[in-house]
Amino acid sequence: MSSPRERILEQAAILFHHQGYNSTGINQIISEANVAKASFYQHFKSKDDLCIEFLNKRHEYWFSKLIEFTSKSKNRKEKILSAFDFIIQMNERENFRGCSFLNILSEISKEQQNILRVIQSHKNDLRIFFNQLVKDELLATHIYILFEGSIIESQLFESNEIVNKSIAIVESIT
Amino acid sequence: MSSPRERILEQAAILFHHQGYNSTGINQIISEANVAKASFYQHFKSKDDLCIEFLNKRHEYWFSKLIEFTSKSKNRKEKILSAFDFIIQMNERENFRGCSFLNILSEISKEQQNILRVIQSHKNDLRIFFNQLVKDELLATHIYILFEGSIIESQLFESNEIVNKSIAIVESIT
DNA sequence: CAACATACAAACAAGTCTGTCTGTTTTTTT
DNA sequence: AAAAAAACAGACAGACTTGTTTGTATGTTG
Repeated sequence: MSSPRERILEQAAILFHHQGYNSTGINQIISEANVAKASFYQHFKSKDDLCIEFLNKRHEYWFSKLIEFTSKSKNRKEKILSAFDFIIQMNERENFRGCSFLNILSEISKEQQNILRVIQSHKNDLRIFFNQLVKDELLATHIYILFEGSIIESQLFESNEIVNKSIAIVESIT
Repeated sequence: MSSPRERILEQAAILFHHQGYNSTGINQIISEANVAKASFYQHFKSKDDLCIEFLNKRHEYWFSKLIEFTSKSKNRKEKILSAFDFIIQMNERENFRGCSFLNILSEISKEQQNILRVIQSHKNDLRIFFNQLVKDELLATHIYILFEGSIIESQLFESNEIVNKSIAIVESIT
């Protein structure tokens, strides 16, 4: 069995995804992770601290999956298109829960600037990802906005319809 | 002074916007609206019920403002572009709090289907708005996705940069 | 003036929340 | 095997949550 710290992060990921950040309590996390409360506070100094650790892990996981998925493509255009296929795959795998980062963005207050910065940093890396694939800066931003819109809309309508439309659009503009 | 019901909805709008739905308690709403708790539950059967009433009011307010704002434009292209200007205006007026509907989308669970439906209905009306302005259905969807992406990204980066980029993009594709 | 509707205050129930603390047990290292 | 580190259970504080209830006061309408 894995370490308490890993079990906490594992369960937090599942519960934050399913119920949202504010609706998930420490007690539920430790109970489902089979960890004592004292142990929790030995590894994380607060719930917000856990949130940041979760987002960092999620960032690593999500990006490595994206790069793994898109690297199968031969040319740049296909790579961009496969990024949208990646959304579809993740939607189906994670039951249209949307983006962890954008979900938490909607839940935090102005006081939680440290969390906001992690979210901004994640999305910045995504913009860089598209900027490296597309030389034209405006076009790269264009694709980024379509990408973000696709994630949100598939969560909202619990469907890949908008993602598929985006694929058709990207096909025509690149 | 307005009626208790109106005062509740007024304060709920402010607080939901500032702190989010789950982080705002009934007690705070009634205290700042100067309404007794018994009176609250005479007008709303639950907090979720208040949420739906709030979203319905917000829908009316937001759409009427959008139509008022865009109706100043002469032709269709200008109307579409002014919709993006409307985002900028709202961002500045409401301090980059983003879309009430998308914010609440991230906070609700699978059990709150009645709230989800109100959110979907709002966004559906927005899609219809663009569909009426643009005959080409894929282009209308394209603009809708850019619009949604613009709202989210301005909230995330607390900036109108992406909205302005969207305006340049829409200029070139319509 | 009487009757009714509405709003009030404030206590209460039953549960949640984060975070702290004490003391015991298990595991690892020397 | 002894010492140190880590994890355990679980009580506790103190404040929060939604929703109910009781009884009182105010205001409007017949």
